[in-house]
Amino acid sequence: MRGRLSAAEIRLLPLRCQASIARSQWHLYSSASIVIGGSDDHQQEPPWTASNHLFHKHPRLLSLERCNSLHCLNPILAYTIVSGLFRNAFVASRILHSTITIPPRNPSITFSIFSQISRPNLFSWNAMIKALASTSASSHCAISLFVEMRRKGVSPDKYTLPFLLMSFTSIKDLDKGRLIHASSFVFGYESNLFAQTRILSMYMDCGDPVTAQQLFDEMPNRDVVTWTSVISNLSRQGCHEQALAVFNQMRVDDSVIRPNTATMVSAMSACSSLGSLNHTKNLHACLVKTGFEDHVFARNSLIDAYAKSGSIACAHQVFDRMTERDLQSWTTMIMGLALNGNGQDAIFLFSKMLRDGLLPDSTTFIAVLSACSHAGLVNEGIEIFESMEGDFGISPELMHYGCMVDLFARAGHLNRSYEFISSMPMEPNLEIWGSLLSACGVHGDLELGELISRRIDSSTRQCRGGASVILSNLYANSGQWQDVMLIRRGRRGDGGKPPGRSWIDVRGVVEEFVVGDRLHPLAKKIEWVLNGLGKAMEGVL
DNA sequence: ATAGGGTTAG
Repeated sequence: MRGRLSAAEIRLLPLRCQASIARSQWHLYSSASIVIGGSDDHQQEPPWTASNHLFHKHPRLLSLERCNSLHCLNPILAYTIVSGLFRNAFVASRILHSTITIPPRNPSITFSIFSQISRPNLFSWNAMIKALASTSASSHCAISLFVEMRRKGVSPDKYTLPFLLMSFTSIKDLDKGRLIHASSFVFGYESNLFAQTRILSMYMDCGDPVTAQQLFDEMPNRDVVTWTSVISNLSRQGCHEQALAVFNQMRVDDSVIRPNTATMVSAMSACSSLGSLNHTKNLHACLVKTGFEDHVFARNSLIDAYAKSGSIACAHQVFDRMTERDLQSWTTMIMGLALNGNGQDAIFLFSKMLRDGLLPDSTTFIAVLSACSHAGLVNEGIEIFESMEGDFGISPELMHYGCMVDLFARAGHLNRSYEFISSMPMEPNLEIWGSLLSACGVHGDLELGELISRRIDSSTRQCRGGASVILSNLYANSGQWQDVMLIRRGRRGDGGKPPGRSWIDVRGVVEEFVVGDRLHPLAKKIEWVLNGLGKAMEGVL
């Protein structure tokens, strides 16, 4: 071996090589000293020459969770494989667990370790089930693994069923969920708080809020996690107001249980979807009172909530006062500026972020590109899009291509946008076609609009949801009412697109409207004002 | 000895 490799170079080697190099260059891995001694001072002896008993005697020292990337984990992993230590169920289980907690969370890594353990213990099974369940692509495998575990005669403990239930966030199968709920009685974990909380979430994930509510009401004890998971679940189901109501109920009913950062983040997430400035301000006050004001996660949600409530100045203030910011803080702020139409500021912030030495990720680029598209900054957008792969090594995904299509289309370069779709390396989705289609409507290009709708028809058989609404509006604009009727009739029967909703926060009361709604007590007055506004706008144009 | 709930994505 010539010279010394850097840690980054070692990382690229196969695991087996990494281990042998790591033996001679162990000092490169600061995490190694965490593993054995918990101190950062350099030891005379490479840590792995310490005999196995260290792993057994001081299992807590295997605090792999303190590594923050696979880079730290890899040499340790490599060493345990080469030395055969991973065959020890305890060591392997710790490593299994760390592959779930350390990004990039990849269940196939977890599984390859799991399959090499000679006698998996309960911890190994649990860790494996959790890894499968929490990744949507593999969540259905979690149930098979559970069945396998039972066949091997291993009894589940109070963690197994809740882990298994985590898979229902994506599989959403109420019948199977009920079955597992029933088996919690068989195994005697039905009154375990953790199990109950997870069962509750399962019912919400599977679209049975009534049973979930019933379970919640009947629970003798609830802890912060129970409350938090109800709040976040409600918000995920789109019931943001209800989520905030539960948050307030928690503060009244269970004043012993104080919200923590996770609770605050969930509540603020609900708040940002609601876009209510009043609620955001209340939560901000609450954040100050509870002393979580400096928490990065919480601040990021607060920035988002202010931005989505239209108060970009407050969002910026929260951002500016942060002493420590992570990538999400920048991304959220850029996104907020983009949403509020400050494209120029968003790009400026992006370049500031780069100057600060932060590396953008794929989501950051979605934020920046959508800023360009909303502000009509075509050239900047192209430049940034090209820099993704060239300067940052991030290959654009469907969403990024979608931003570019939108960028061209909004700016009126309809043909260029169409050509861009044709040159994409992947199949466009309905949303992408939809953004071009609606631009055709805005710029009055009926010909291209029909061409696109034919392509949508051929790929999805029938025009569904939002796309058909856009197309029918396009026909309506050019006075082709027969075509409008044709599309509307086609939409009947299959349920079509759920009706559009909008809401507004007036002095703390959220007023909600559905398309064509005449039920609001002030409907007449609202319509009168609306007509007046329409006339005023016509005058301006 | 040990595992739950949380942010950004037109």
